[in-house]
Amino acid sequence: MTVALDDVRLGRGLGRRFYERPVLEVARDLVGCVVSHDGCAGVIVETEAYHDSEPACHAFVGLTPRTSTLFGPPGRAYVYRSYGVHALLNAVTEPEGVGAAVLIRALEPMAGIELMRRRRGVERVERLCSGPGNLTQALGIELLYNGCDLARGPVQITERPAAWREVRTEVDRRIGITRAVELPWRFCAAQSRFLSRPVRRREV
DNA sequence: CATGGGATTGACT
DNA sequence: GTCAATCCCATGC
Repeated sequence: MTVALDDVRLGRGLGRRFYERPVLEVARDLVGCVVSHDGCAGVIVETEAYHDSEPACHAFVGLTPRTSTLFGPPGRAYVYRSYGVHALLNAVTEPEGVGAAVLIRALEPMAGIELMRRRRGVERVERLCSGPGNLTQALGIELLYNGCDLARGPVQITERPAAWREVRTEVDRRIGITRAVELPWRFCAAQSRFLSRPVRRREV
């Protein structure tokens, strides 16, 4: 028997002030915060930053129907389908008019682990949310949440629990992209066993 | 309106 | 290590 979401005390939802900052700061500060949805929750252990000034970001092409969420108000979810298969969850950052977001890439499962196992068809806790497509499947996050307010839900991001307040982060290059590959815009909780891939070259 | 390319994953060699 | 699955959407004719 594992912890149910109802038995977990979630902290305050992160508000517009938190997200309306440079995307690199938000990406770093989101490590240790909690994502929860529909009976499940996990601590963010891996993020990546994307900004309209660099070509790996969807917003690089400018304002289109697809990118309108990215250019919209900070603190909303940007959810899109990847490779026709997976829904990927991002948190929109920076002031309105700037296209930037933080991709949530991995969680350390915290509550609703049995439900995650059923949704994923995987046993090992370390593999339930280790990857951007895996974690949305584990939490039941779908495309229709694109544009939703992450402080209100249905997908919620809340402040760091006490045990994560001093988490140390490591920086690395982003994964799975073909352009702007050199930017060290991936942030990982140091020593975490729940990452999508190990930290390769720690950049300072 | 046709085309092509993914911010991925898991199964397989 | 390779590779297919499969859908959204930007682009170009």
